[in-house]
Amino acid sequence: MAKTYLQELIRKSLKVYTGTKGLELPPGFAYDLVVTRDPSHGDLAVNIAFKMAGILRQKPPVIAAEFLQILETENDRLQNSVIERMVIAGGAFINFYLKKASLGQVLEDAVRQDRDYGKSDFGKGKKVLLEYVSANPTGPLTIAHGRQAAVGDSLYRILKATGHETDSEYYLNDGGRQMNLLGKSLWARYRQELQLDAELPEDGYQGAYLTDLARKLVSEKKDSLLKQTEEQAADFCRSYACQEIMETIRRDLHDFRVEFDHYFSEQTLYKKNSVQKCLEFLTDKGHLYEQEGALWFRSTAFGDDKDRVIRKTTGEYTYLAPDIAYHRYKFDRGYNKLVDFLGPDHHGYINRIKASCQALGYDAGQIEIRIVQLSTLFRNGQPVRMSTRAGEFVTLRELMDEVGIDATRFFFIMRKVESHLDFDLDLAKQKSQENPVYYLQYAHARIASILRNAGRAVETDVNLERLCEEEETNLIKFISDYPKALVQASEFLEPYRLADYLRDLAMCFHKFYAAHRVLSDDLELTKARLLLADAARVTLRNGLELLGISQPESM
RNA sequence: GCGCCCGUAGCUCAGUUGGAUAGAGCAUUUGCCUUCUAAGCAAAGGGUCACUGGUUCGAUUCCAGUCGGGCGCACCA
Repeated sequence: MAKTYLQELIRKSLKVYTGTKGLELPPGFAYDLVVTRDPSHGDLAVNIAFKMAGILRQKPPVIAAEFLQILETENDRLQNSVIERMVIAGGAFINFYLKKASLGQVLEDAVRQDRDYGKSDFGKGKKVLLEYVSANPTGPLTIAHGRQAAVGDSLYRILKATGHETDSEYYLNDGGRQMNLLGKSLWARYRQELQLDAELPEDGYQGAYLTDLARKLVSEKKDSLLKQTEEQAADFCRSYACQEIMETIRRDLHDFRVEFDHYFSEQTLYKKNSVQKCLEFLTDKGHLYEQEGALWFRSTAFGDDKDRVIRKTTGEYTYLAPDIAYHRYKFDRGYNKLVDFLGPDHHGYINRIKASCQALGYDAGQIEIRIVQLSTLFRNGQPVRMSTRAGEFVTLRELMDEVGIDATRFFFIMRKVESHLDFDLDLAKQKSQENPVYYLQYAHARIASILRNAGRAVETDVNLERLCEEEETNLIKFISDYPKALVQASEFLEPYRLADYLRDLAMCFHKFYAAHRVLSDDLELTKARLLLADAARVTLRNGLELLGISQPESM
């Protein structure tokens, strides 16, 4: 690869340069070698002269000129066949113009590696547990969960592609008061269904899905539940509702192309006595104390605003207790990095969780908590009002049905998770130029069409020097930048970076397509362009796959 | 009051973690289908990067402060 050669060349030249200057570079010294976007800046550029200016106390252009000389000498010594020329521009950037053949080498790599193109061992040795959605099974998934599902699942795929050992997990919060309330709500709906007088508990779940569930329950059990005590019946309703709703959730996720490696039930923690053991561990370490009849966690020792109650005076645990035990259990299973996606209502929770992980003896950097902001649906330019409490909300299922899976996933992914998302239903539904997801898929379909029309297989042994048009060079550069884009999405845990990259890649292809024909009478050129088109197809397909978006052969 | 996020084109947002002339999409205006998919391409207009200082070869990016917006601050889950 051309970039590898350049890295080596610069490294060697730097050694020579510092040697002649008698200069010791500081340990953190770094410079950037980047693929340029502007063709007038060459193919690659390095800012090393700027970076050394402060250390050498010399003007950047002076350093650049001196360094360029050494580069030239070293380049000759290495008998390079990669670099066409090197020039200083923009003050003290050193721009590299590559020979067409070496620039295009990446096309052959991409097509040969096919589904493996872009993969890396960036995350080697990291064992990551990714937790997302984790919705309480008290109702169908909403669009808020949908965004987490889309982002989490894409990140899961990206982490794997970049060499992380990754598992995904759904935390089933089935132990608490909300579940009891759900059981009582269903119990009430059940009796109502039997024409009995019953009222929903205060703050009970009002959604229509519970009425449907009650109807199903009646058809299965008739009026047999009435023979049980109030408590038994509500208890049965609780587990029945939980099971049924989880079934719906799994189906929704599956249809949304989201599969979890594990569903982890909170109740497991109690069965294994994990909460108790965890509290004992923390007590031994001196992180807990009793005050006014409650048990407190000294989270302020790890930067939290105030200490947190972990067991109430009533003897009940707060939500924090099982959660700490859960995170401990995650680490116990051998993961050295935990990533949690949480809803915005858990904002104040981050410090507590981080503090507790530190108290357990882990590094704060081993846990990443990302808040996934809410989305607002817009219809006809107006926000769609929603209220979970009143049972008025748009479910993920409804959204999928209305706008389709591809567009839904893309819209959820295309923004940073921490920024509020405006989801324009009308735009997402339009099968037109305004819809960004079609822009990507259309590029893929166009290439597929060309390959069908070519009447010949793509060959990797072609004359790459024929690819010298500006649109061609640009496309090649973008294709070669794909592995880097993946690593960045992975490193920052932000799938939107991949979505942005793919949009740019598609743009490069569309521009190339509009300017030049792939198939022509010139056989040599046709072969070269077929390879280019196929490499673009491979890259687009691999990227879309990681976003969980389909890659149509025709549209 | 404290903490977190945000402030970039009329609107929605990028800006490669300090680099070259700040970019896309939508919207507006105008061109391009007898040739591989026009769900596409080309061109035009549109900016005090909220404001003020600081750090340096260089700041939309980092730091401090000010203004403005969103969210979170329970012995709730």
